Amino acid sequence: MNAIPLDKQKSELESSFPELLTAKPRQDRKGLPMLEGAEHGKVVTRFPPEPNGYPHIGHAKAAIIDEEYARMYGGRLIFRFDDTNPENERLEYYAAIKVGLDWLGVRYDAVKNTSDDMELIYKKAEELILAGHAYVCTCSKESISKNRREMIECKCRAGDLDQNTKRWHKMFEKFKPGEAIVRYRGDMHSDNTVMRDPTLMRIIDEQHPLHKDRYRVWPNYDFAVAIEDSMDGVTHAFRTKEYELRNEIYYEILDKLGMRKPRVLEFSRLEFEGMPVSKRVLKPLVQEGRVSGYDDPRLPTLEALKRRGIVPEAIRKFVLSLSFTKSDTLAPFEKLESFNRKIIDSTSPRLFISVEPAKLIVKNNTMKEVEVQNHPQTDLGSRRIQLDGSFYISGMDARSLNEGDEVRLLELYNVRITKKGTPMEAEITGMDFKSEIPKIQWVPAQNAVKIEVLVPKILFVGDQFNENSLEVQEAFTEPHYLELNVGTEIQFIRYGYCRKDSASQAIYTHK
RNA sequence: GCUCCUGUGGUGUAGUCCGGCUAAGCAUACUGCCCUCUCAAGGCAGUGAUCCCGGGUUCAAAUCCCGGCGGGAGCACCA
Repeated sequence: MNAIPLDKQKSELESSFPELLTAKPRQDRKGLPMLEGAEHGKVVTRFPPEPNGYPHIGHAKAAIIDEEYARMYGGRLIFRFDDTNPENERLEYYAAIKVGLDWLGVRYDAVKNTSDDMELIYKKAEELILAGHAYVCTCSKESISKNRREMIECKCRAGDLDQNTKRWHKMFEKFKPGEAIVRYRGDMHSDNTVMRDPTLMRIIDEQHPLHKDRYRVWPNYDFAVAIEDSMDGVTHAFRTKEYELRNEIYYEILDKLGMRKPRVLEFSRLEFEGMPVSKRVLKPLVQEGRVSGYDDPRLPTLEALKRRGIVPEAIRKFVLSLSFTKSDTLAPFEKLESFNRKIIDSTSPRLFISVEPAKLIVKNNTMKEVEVQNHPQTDLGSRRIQLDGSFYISGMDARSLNEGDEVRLLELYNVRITKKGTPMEAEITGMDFKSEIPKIQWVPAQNAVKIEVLVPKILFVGDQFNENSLEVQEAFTEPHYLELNVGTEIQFIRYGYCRKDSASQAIYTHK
């Protein structure tokens, strides 16, 4: 063990080897970790979604990281639709993803579609075939899959150049979908199963949303991404961890083609607990009507988050707080809420609400009107509330009050409960603010506005759909609610933040 | 099964490459106090991690080495 005390070591070092004591430049970093091989002004990143669904929190993470790095190094961000499978892609998804990005405030320097580069991709495929790095395989899907598992090379692999070129041309005309694919000549004995002669091109006859039936031979992901990234000048390509095994094929394709190689880096996937992101799970939910649509506030889609009252700045801060790691994360939704709350607090007008309304009659009320500030700190104006002595208070408060209790109706006066029951009765005991008695919010009964508050809960418990994932609370609020625009974030005092969804409906954002 | 990735408080992370400055920083959550005509926001304080486990190297290890164990992903003519 260390027998000599530290300070003694230090003083001895100082006299003998002063140079050892100068601390290494280990500084704390702020924001995302530095990028290797990043030169200021020369970094190019890309956000390459497939337009096959609505954008969600996972897209947000990717796009924000892509953009942050581009900005950090004074570089460029390319927004590219990886639309190489007409079976999945639809025009509305292109639009939805773009709308989502814009809402997030992600600014890109260029937009493009992989499908616009088909001629180039064909050229590259042909180049690989001609050089013997790829071949056309006409085996059945089943036998290909079996051979890959068992590391068996099929007879197509042995075909000569003449056969491959002929078959390649036939793919554009005669072959039917499934009858022939272009395969990369990898290594059927590789430990990395991805390298066992992966597919490069295949035939799909579905109409492409942009190009209709102009093409029917389409590249698959590994091939298209490598070519596109390289051609687009991407220097740093980020993707989620599940693609990690595909790095080998990515680099090898570019190597064989003599093309420039971007750096590929992986980060962990972002998903909230009980809020699945996959189309496989979401689609049936929407179709079966278990959620109202892709903007159902229980969903992790961008539209849903927006409708729920989460603001883009909060999402960005949240994503950045997760940093850039490969470790599996169970994302803390409450942290997103915390960022959100801090951002919206100063701009959210305060309003009174009565959930599970309970009537309260103040017998000796003589006040006709009261003026209340819309926010305790920031100047959001004020509102006038008409009074006639009858109120709704929240059921929870009503239950906890007993005869003889004194309580302050916020911004109004103090009352003593004279009768518990329905309605509850009370009488004014004074106007002066007393800090020691409980303070409760109220809604004037005479022109109370009836609303429903949708409270989103966790959607899945384990892999089980939560039948009680959406609670609907009946409530009354002040008439001023009607004057606010749809989309306004409100803080209902002593209840929580909600976003106005319509004249009769609000969505609970968070506490 | 094979291959790859990953493992720091309840949660998310910083620090790990280049061992000492930190027996571990920040955020979130929770608790208390202050402020406040809200159970919000703001201010302050506190609880909470021997850095998955076991060896080893070293004067010194979360950080290096070896061996375990846990978690995740991939093994498609989807991306």
